[in-house]
Amino acid sequence: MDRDHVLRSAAALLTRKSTATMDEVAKAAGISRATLHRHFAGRDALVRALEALGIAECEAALDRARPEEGAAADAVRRLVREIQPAAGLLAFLYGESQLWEGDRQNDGWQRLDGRIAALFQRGQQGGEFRIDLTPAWLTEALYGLTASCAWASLDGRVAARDFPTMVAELLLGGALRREEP
Amino acid sequence: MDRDHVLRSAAALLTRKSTATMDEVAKAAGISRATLHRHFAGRDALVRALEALGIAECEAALDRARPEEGAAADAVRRLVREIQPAAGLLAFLYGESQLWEGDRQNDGWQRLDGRIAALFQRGQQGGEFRIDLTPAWLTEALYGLTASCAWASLDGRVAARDFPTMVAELLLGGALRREEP
DNA sequence: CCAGTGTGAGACAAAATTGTCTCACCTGGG
DNA sequence: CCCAGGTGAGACAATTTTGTCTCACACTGG
Repeated sequence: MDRDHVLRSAAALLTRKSTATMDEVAKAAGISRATLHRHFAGRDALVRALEALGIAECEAALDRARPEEGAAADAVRRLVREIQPAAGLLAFLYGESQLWEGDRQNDGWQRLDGRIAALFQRGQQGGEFRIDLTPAWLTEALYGLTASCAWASLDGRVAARDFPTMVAELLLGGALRREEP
Repeated sequence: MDRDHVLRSAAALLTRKSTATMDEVAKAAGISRATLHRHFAGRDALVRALEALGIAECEAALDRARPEEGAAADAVRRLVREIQPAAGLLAFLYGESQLWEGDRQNDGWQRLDGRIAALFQRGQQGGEFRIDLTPAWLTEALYGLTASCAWASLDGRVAARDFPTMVAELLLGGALRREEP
């Protein structure tokens, strides 16, 4: 059992039950609590490792989405599609306020925020996106909608296969019907 | 110190730090832990009471927003405006997965979901809202954006005074720039 | 004044979780 | 075969949080 498998199992479990104990995490990964402690010094270390994994997956998704390329709207659609596999983990981290309280928060988030905000800003400067919503808020909304859709999918309130459409189309187009051009 | 004041203090604290202990909650309300226990049998009872408060505030906001009246888009704007004072509490409850796991979840959420979804459905049937996003997803997105904006406001990433505009305009219009009519 | 009520402070035990340790096992490479 | 390393199971203490209790004190209405 390698460390990566343990992390994935923990992410899957904690997405559903964020208060799971170390014992439950170990059982979910199919290992004993002792071995779990050999991989991660404690619960805090585990959460930090999940945070690093989440950041890495987001950055990889961002790389694959090629945010500098083509129409900004299409880049957002690509980003949402690429980020879907990490949505559950992201939703867990988003709700883990522990990560945002301390003074030492991972620089990765700031780097991610910057890259995503830059994409929205590019869309605004190109006249594609409206300018009355700040890039920071659009970035926040992307996280929020992603987490919402991940949770709603878990409960079966929305279909998982519609994830990319749901998130991207709402974020880009909103609820209002658009006049035919 | 009445029960309502205790609940409001607890909501304000738990919004910022969802893992606060009963002792911290008591201190935040300016009472002792003993008195806190006299009001609420335990932490679970406190969270349930906050849940009931959140549901009540949402229903009151929905009533004030008059969702059956006028254009659906304007009704959504009114709803977002009325819901803002409860956004912090809502964000806390939204992240409290404990409430969604058990078999006995408060019927109030279902009732709320129904009323909000009905508003979106009305907008769809009136040709105002697009029909490729389900009312259930739009409802979920309303919750998600509300919680996101509440958290982002706490951290100062977005301005609290822009809350109604941020949430409502993104939800209704999306990020794309609209052609002038 | 006095009884009743509510409160704060703190002690205390119970429960849950965590962190650490030991020991037996087993498995693969030399 | 033999051994070194990793693993599972479980014991154990430490810590944290919770729930309960007692007791003294302040306040209030009669």
